[in-house]
Amino acid sequence: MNVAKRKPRRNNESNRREELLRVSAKLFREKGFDGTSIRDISAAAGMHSGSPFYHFKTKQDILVAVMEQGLAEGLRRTEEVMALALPPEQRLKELIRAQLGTILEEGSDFIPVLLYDWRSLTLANRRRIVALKDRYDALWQQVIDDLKRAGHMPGDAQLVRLLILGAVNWTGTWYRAGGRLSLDEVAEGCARLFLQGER
Amino acid sequence: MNVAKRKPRRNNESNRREELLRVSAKLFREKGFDGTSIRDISAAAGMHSGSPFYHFKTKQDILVAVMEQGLAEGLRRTEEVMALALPPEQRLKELIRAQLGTILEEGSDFIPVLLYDWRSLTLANRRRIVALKDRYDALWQQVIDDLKRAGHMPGDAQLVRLLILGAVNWTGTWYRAGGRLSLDEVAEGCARLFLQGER
DNA sequence: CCTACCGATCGGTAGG
DNA sequence: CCTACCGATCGGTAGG
Repeated sequence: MNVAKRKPRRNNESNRREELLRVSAKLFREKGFDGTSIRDISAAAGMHSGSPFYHFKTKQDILVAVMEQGLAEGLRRTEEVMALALPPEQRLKELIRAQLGTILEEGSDFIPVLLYDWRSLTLANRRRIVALKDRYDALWQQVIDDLKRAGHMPGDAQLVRLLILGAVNWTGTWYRAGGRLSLDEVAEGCARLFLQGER
Repeated sequence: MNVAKRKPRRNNESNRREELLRVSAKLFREKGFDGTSIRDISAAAGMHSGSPFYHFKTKQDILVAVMEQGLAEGLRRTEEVMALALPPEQRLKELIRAQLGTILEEGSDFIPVLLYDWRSLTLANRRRIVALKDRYDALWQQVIDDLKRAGHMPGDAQLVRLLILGAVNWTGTWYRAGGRLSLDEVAEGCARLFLQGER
């Protein structure tokens, strides 16, 4: 039957683990955690159906690992922007652009899984991941607080953060690559909308 | 065993159908379409496991019915706002308030299922529902176009609609009733953010 | 990692 | 709507 067409062997075990995470992130994003079976994942990674359990104890552990890797990568990109010496208006725009990339660029399926499949996490794992997510949110809050102090942002600063991040995170549901707008244009439009009359 | 505690019989068949939709919407919102079994739905409605299929041909049909009912109700509320004689800034705020209610009020699980479980729809059903959803979007676009014509809104009007609706629809992932902010306050904060300096 | 398998659960149905 | 059931699929495991 030749169920699994073997790809060229890699002798590095962690390569296979990474590959599993990559295909899992893609499948979870497309079909959801509950809509994706271990067999879907195995097949996409060129393995047999029991083999993912050599790398992960449970399917839920794969979900957690996907989300943690996404957060690590997203935090890295976000902190890069924070390290730049920029005026807060400019910094917000760059932050938005980085987040758009984390959600919409080719192969960026890890953070979308976090965003759109949160409810599939067990309560214990939610607590674990919230700790990382809080650091993420704190960086955004910092920029928005700066803008507010400078008089460039109206109303409750925490609400503003949730609304801006909401608008950005929601792009994953409608944006299509190769469409009318580039990511840079979306980021530009975002910044203009939220910083109206400031630039 | 007495599997299902019988509720008092209703002799109206459509009452049971409505009840099924109500509990399905709630369960789909909490656990997702794929995370909810027919047995979950049956139990919540006080039926035996095969009985939902007396009212709906497939589980997918329940999902479609939930989304269509949500859209019908949402369209009704939206059109009510459109019928009011209001300046466009005020109209946007009322539109936002109505949408927040449709997503966040007690028992408002139908539109959230549409928003957060879109990927569980078959392609054929997506086409069917997109037609309704387009009318919804068109009403929002109308208000935003008005604002743009009056010079109160910067940039690409379609992008602005997607961003504002995104911020509003995303509230379903973080807003908790009884928290720091009321729905009116969120609506107010939204309008202030998007219409900065206009009021 | 593969092989061979298990018990549980799934959506759905026939017949009343 | 309930009863009794079916075939398919699920996550996961033991043993190599």
